[in-house]
Amino acid sequence: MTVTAAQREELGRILDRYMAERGLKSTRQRSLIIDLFFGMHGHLSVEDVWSRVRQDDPRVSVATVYRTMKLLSESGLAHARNFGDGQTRYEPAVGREHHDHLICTRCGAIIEFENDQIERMQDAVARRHGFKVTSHKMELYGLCKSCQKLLVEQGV
Amino acid sequence: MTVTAAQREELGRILDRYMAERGLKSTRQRSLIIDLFFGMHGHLSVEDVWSRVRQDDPRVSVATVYRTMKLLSESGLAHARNFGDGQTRYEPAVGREHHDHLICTRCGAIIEFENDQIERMQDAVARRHGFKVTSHKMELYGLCKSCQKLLVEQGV
DNA sequence: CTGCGTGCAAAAACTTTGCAACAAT
DNA sequence: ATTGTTGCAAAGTTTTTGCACGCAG
Repeated sequence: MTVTAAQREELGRILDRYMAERGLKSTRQRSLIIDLFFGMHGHLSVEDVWSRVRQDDPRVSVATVYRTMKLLSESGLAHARNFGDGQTRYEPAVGREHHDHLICTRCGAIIEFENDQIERMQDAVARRHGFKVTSHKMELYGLCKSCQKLLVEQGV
Repeated sequence: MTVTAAQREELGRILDRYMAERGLKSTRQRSLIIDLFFGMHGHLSVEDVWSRVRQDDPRVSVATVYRTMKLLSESGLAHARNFGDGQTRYEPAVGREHHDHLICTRCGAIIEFENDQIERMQDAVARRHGFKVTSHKMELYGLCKSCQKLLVEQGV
């Protein structure tokens, strides 16, 4: 999940260009947040990122984290996701294969998977509707193996 | 989008059973909300449903609408969706083919589509991971035909 | 009767924003 | 210098909840 050094560099280039294009500035806080974010893994809420950031610099405010995550999302370096709990969750969009999610509705476990065949079919569908797809999400909700077992044991 | 009379009946049966199973009661408010909801179409926020409900009975509170939509969602009669604006949106889950969404990131247009082949592949993937899928969402984000044209004309 | 359901308002949870001080170019 | 950025707190949104009263079974 974590991004490699080479990928981090690619990332830096993309970000620099994005920021240069619109006159944005690189600050201590932004760099810190971005570095840490790309070093973490999982589907991270702002809260998750903030608490990590505060370990390194307790004076960074949540507002800045919100603003930075939005920046990453808009620049395409992170994807914003909504899994149904009330929070927006982010994950790195660079240096990873695209993937989708299997979500257990009982224990909340999230399994990632990828499937090129499905991706191709999605593109085909979109094309048929005259759409130019830039990104997508696919989430399958259900019961994971262990929760199924548990429920059977409980005779539900 | 609207549900037919026959489908409404099926729906009633499912709901009755769901409520009977857990000792829930059928009330004037609930019936009204449910009836109206299944008569509407689109991807409805609680606000949308509430304002429709108030036309028939101005004394129903938002809280009740929230509670009822959650009930429908948990009983499987409605699907909760999150398209990235800050609200949960609901749509009837019964009496409709399952479908997915193409969403234009510029104008917000939502096109629905269905594709059995993709569905089958999703099931296959889930099975491979030991998952028992109960529902899923798939959203493709991009530019719709007219927005593409618009942007070309503007030379973007 | 016995609870579940409702309305209301308060509170929670999450996110955005105005503003004055601050920092990057 | 100029302009974007930050921290803080206040305000905005959306959703949940406690409680007293009401209604369904």
